[in-house]
Amino acid sequence: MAEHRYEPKQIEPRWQRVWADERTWEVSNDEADGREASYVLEMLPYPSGEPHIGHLKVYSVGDAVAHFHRRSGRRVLHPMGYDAFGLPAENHAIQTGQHPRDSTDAAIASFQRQFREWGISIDWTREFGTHEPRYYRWTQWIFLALYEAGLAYRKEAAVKWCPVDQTVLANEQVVDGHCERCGALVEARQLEQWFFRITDYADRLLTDLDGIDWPEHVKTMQRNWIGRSEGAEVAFRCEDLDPAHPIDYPVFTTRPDTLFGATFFVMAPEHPDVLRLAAGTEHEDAVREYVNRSLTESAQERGDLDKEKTGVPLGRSVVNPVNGERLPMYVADYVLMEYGTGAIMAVPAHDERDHAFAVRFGLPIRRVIADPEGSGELPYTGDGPLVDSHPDFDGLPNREALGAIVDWLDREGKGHASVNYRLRDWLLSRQRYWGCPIPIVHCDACGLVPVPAEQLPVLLPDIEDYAPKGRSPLAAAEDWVRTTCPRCGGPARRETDTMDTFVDSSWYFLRYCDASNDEAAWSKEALARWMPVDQYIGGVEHAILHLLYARFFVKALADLGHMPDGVQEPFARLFTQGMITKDGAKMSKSKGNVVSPREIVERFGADTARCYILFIGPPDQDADWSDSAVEGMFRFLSRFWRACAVAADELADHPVLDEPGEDAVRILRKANWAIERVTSAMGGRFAFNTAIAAVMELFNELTPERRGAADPGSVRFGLATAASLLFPFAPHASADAHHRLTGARVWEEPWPAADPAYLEAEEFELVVQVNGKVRDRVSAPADADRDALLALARDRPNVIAHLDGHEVVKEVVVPGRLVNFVVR
RNA sequence: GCGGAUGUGGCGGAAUUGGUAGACGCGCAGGCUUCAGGUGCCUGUGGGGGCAACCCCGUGGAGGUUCGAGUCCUCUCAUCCGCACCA
Repeated sequence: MAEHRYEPKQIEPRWQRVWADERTWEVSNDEADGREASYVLEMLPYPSGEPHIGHLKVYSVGDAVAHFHRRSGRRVLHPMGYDAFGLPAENHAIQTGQHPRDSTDAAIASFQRQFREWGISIDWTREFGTHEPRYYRWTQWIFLALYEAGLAYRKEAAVKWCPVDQTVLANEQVVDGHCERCGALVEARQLEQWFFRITDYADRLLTDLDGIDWPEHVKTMQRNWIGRSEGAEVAFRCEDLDPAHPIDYPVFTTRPDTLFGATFFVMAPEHPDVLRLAAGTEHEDAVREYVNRSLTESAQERGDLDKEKTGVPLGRSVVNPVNGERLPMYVADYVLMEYGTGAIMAVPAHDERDHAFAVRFGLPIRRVIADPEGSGELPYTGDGPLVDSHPDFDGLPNREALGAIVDWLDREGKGHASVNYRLRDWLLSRQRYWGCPIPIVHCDACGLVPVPAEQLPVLLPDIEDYAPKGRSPLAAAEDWVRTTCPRCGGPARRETDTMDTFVDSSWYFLRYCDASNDEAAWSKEALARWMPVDQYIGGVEHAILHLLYARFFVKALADLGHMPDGVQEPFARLFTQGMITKDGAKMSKSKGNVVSPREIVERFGADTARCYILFIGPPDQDADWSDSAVEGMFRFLSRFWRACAVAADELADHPVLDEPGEDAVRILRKANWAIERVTSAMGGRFAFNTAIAAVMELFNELTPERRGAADPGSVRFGLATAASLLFPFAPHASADAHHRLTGARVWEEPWPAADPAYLEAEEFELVVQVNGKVRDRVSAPADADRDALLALARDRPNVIAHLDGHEVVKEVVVPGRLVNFVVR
């Protein structure tokens, strides 16, 4: 007998070569073979250095799903690309002078090599990097489509500025007042920037969440981020400046029921009218000083909740539209310009912040909602009947009064029901080099002029100095900046900002559907074939940014007629995988606890690495890496492969007997049980850990010791079934083992179906309880009825002992499971 | 503060509609084989008691519902994550 050793270094490249030579995983858009289409997609990697353990996890999960879909009879699109623009490559260039393109392309080469070594089943014909002109040409085209639809615009606004990265940031990229990338304290700056009008889609982005199959916590995060509030907009009139021309200041409130309790009025320091209002009053200097201080304060300092309330009177007043009372005006930094209208009515009796401010500044506090519990404490933010408001409303429960008051305001023309969102427009321009150029020309005569579509792409020019200087490094490429206006032909300058890389990744899944189209970003027919993505897989860290932006793009493109009918969402199902930690901590170079996939694959092979990472626990949860457990997985695959190789020699060509013996039936039962287990684990919840455990259990029944007198055909069937079920997780070893045992290619085999005849057992282990405690177990026929089971149970010696001297008051029988005697 | 999640052996984790808690694996212990071994194989392994048959305890904690609770209900503790002066 030949000696068999499990050598992944020989097995894995052999099968990888077959798949590459035969282009096994490629799918065309033209096939009309009746198979259902399935689009399985993992989030595209940012190519830096080489793949880390998180990449191994996400692609191991995605590949298992892709294989399962294929063998379940679907035609599967499973592509790969690279999110190749971005700051790390640019920062590397600043340090070393190496062109970001060179370091990025080197990283991509390393990713490609390793993805192939991992045996991931990718259609490589659709591959691209977002930094390639053939891709970003269409990123620019989308930008212009949105620009022409009014969904991309330029305006001056208070924006978030990272002093280290020397660029503006989107709100979504500021975490606790710090730059998400580099951790620097973010500053506020007044700058003219490019925005996408994502706020136009706030409502649809919110309501359409109900129709997609995403983890609830991700939906919740998006709902919180969009932050819808229902309330009313109410105008407060100021007649102090010029009684002939009063100014109406609208405020947004979620509590119009408390309007009668308003005792003062507050504006944000950024409010454009603050200085004008204070001018000429005794408070003018104090206001100017306060505003200046607020504007230079960091977002973190200003947002500190423990900070005492500050503010300055404006020396002016507004009129409360519901009762004509004059309310003093203040400027205070607890009011935010970005939310609502930048001004609020303050109701200290029923709002904690207003209460704190009123106490600090000695302002009146007027209760207008009674507390049904009778507590006199203020502020009171609960519900109750209105008091001291207006005869028409007093006594009404406040929720009812709210509607009545809004109706009244509406009739009087003083306000109306209103909805406010926390979501703000997406700031997309960046003062950085390594990104997609914004295809706009500035012409002194014509203003902003889009670059005509036939002139796309606007190529990113090469430059000498990548260091940011507060303006885009592109500005230094003077020959490139100088151009002619496409409209009037006069001298003009190119836009020198580049796009946020999240723009690139907001549509890449569309391009995969039609990656080699030179005429258009895609054809609608190609999208209709694949979109939406059936299963999207990635890290939860993208729960807001990427996943919200991509949804916005698809909706906006659908409105512009670029999507096939019915496609309103990019990702029908989402799975978020947990992180792999080491010693309980996030892996990082500085901690020195990084596990390199390359080293693991080198030592144990890709199958071991992939199986281990799926076996470690439920893939949506964080899991801690264990070196010894990896070795355990290698031992299992070795044992398994060796057993198959030996069996292939010894048991060749034996069929399963028509009337298998007792030991064979046990194996056939276990095999069908495993089919059932693995299939259901692949379905809803991606319980790959239990799927692999089921294959292990099946294999444990097949060891020479356990087989007993089973015939060779049944043993071979058991092993081949195990190989077939293991294929989505360990494709190389499984393909090899399956081929040795059967001569067939496992990926061409349909997913096995369990034979119901072998799922039903003839006997089961009856559990016998007395007062809910297990006292014995006895084998019982599967079809035994209630009386038979009770008789069997009563006969057990330990049961007799526990029933002795007691009265049985109840007998509970669960057929197929247990008997419980309740005794006194 | 608001929202979301998670608590099960030494460790990672299993456990259909409430019905045998601890599958599978790691680790550990003992044995066998080989022996230079870090390989391979077998057995055992929640805690406590007992020669044994068995008995008691046990899913973060406290109550409750039930013949029966890891699972359902109430309260509570801990950890993690998201948002946070959003009017």
